[in-house]
Amino acid sequence: MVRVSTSSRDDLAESLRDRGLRVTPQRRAILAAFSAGENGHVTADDVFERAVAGLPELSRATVYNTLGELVRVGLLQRVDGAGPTLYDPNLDRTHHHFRCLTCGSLSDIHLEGEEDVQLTESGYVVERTRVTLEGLCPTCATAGDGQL
Amino acid sequence: MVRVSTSSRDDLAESLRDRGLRVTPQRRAILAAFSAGENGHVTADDVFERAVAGLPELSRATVYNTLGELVRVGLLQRVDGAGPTLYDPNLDRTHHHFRCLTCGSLSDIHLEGEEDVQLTESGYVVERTRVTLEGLCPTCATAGDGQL
DNA sequence: CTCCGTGCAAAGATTTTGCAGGAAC
DNA sequence: GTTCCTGCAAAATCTTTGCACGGAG
Repeated sequence: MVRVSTSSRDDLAESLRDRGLRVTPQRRAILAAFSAGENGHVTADDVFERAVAGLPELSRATVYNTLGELVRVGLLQRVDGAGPTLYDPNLDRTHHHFRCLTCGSLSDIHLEGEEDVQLTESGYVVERTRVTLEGLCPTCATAGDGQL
Repeated sequence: MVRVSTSSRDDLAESLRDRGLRVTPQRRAILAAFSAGENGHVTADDVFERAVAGLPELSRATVYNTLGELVRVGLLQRVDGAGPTLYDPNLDRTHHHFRCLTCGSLSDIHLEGEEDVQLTESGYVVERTRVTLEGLCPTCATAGDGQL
């Protein structure tokens, strides 16, 4: 007898408990909202909308509080740009982003060969290297004929 | 006879006119605000404060409008992160950023050997590569003993 | 002379905070 | 039983917008 969904649910709970966070229905719903989406780039409001569907009493403040905690403990990544902050659960170190300068859309890219940059200089401790490419996404490149 | 300040002022005007923007006292003051600062990372409010000192009738809306235009024509770069947007006049392609995860400060770094990443895949047009390192700045690394 | 740029004021969007009750451990 | 988490509501912050006037080209 296999209970895939149970074990996956427990994984979420474990992730939280391992980091000293309590497990609540709200937090389960918020984490589940990331699995619901196609790509991982969601706004706080997206998360709220998805999570509140199964938990009507959920408040936005809790979503913001929780997203902040999840970023703090390293379960999510903030991605800032024009407009609302995006949250991204993909923490693979070869996972980077492409931002379209025309439509603002964010796509995932993989840079396999890349390694974290190390600063030989003075006292900086590098935890993570983020690479963001900017330019035109295929849709905008075609539509606008390459003009910015 | 050398007139450094005059020629530098005309450079500003030229930069604007070259890109189809009108030259106004407000825009001069806003551009001048970037020279006034030590490093180039300033918020819209910093720009407003500096510029309004010499131009009391300046409004914030104009600052926001102008910064948006300057980014659009490529004279400035937006740098988003937690908190207010920063604007950076340094457009050198080897100029990148370090963000401290503790205090949020932004520092400039140079990555001489780096080249723009090219996407072999489908239809993306890469205009610029941005590298942002995250970790601890020297001050926070010392104060916090390397703990995040 | 024509438009673009500006100031003002107001609205908009996003995110944070204070506090009291309730749930997790 | 403690402490952390939540909901509510309000506020704070940052940014954009509509409109009429004035200056740049």
